[in-house]
Amino acid sequence: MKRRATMSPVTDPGTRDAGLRERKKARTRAELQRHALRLFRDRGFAATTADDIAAAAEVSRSTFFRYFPTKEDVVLLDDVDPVFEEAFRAIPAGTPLLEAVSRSMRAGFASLDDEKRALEEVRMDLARTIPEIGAVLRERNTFGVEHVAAMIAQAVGRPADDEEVVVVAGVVSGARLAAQVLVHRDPARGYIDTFASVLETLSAGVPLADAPTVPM
Amino acid sequence: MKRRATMSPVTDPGTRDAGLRERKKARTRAELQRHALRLFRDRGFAATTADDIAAAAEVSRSTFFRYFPTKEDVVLLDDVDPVFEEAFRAIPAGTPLLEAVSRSMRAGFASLDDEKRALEEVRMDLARTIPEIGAVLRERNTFGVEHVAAMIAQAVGRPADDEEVVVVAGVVSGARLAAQVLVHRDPARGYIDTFASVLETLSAGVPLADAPTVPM
DNA sequence: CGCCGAAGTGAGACTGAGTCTCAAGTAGGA
DNA sequence: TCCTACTTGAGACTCAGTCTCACTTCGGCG
Repeated sequence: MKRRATMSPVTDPGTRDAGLRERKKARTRAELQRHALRLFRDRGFAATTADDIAAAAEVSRSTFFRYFPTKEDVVLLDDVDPVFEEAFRAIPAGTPLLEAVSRSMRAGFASLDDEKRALEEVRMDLARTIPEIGAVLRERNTFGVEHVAAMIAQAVGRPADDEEVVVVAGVVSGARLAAQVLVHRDPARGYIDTFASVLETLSAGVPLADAPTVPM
Repeated sequence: MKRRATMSPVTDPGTRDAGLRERKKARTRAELQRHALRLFRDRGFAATTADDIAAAAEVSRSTFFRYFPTKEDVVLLDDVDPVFEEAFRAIPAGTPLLEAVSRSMRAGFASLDDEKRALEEVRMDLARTIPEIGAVLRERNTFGVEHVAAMIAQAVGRPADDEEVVVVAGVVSGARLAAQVLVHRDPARGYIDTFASVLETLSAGVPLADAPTVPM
C-alpha cells in the first residue's frame, strides 16, 4: 500500500500520467486531503465528519474511505517521508551520523515543492493545535524507531540488530519528541532548526546525564 | 479529567476505605480491568467489544464507559505511574540523573505488590502482542516528554523551561522506545534490565553519534 | 468503431465506540 | 427512619469503519 509518486529524474513510470484513470485518482485524493485539512482547521478534527469531507470534495463517503482508511490518515498519509529518506541516503559518506540526520531533515524539507511544503505546514499546525492529531502524528508519522534503526544501520554499515543502532534510533526519535515540545512552547522557533539544535546538543553527549539530583 | 487517587503520605483520604460506596467502585473497576485484559488476551483487542467486557464483569455497558472513557483506557490507566514517580523522588540526592532514572524504575517495579505486578506484566504482554495496544501505550503510557521534563527539572533543580532539561527528557523517552524495541526482539530480556542497560550506554554519550556514514 | 472486462463509484445496510438523558436503586448522614 | 446525593441500567443517538451490490466509466482489442 505504498501510494508513492517517486519523482525520480527521467522517464519515471510512476510519474508518467498512466492514463485518465490515474490522473483522476490523484486529483480526487488531493481534493479530499485539501478539503479535509481546511475543514479540520476551521471546525476542528472531531467536529468534522467523514461525510463533511466527502461532501466538500463532491464524492461519496464510501469513496472517502476508499482513499483514506481512517479519518486520521488524511492528516498522516504524506508523500513527504520518502523525501526525507532519500535526502538521508544522499548525504555524502563520511558525515558523522547525527549530523547526517540533521542535514537530511533540512535537505528534505528544502527539496519540497511549494504545494507540498504548504501542506506540510498545515499538518504541523494541526499537530500543534489539535492534541489528538499531534498524538497520532508522533506515533505513526515520519518514522518509528524500528524504521529509523533500519536506516541508521544501513548508514553506518552495521547489522540491523545491533543494540547500539537501536539505542541511537531511540535517541533520534526522542530528539524529535523534544523538538516538538520545544516548538510547542515557542512556536516562533522552526521545527527543523530546533531539531537540528537538539541533535547538536546530543552529539556532545546527553546533557545533565551526570548532573547530581538535588533534594526535593 | 484526572481520575487519579493522589496517594499523599499520611491519612490519605483516597486510600482510606471511605465507606462501602468507594470500596464497591474500586472493586468494579478492578473487575472490569481484570476481565478486559483476559478477554483481550484470549480473543484479541478488536474482537472484544465493550459489551463483552461489561457482561463479563456483570455491569452495564454504560457503567463500563463510566469507569473507562475508552476501551483503550482499560489497558492504559494504571496505578503504576505514581509509584514510579514516588520511587524517583525517593532516590537519594546526589545520584547522577540517568542513574536515578534507572534506579527508580527498578525500585518502583520492585515495590509493586504481586497483583499489580501481574497486571503490569499482562499489559506489557499485550503491548508486545497487539500492535494496536503497543502503539497507544507508547504514546500515552507512563509519561509524556513534558511530564518527564517536569520531574527532571525538579530533580536537578533547574527551571522547567530549561532546554537541556527537555532534551534529556526526550532522550529518556527515546530510551524507553529503544528498550521496547529491544525487548520486542528478544522477549527473554526483562524490560527493566533492558531499559537500565540503554540508560547506562547513554550516560557515556550517544553511541555512534560521530560514526561516519558509509556509502549506501 | 464497438464490445468486453476491469476498475472506480455510490447507495445503503450493519457493527461497534462513545455520548447523553432519564428513571430507578442505594448508600449514608441527619 | 427519611432525605439527599451518588451510582447504575436502559436505551436512543451520532459517527467511524466495513462490506456488499449494482451501476458507470475507462481502456484495450478485435
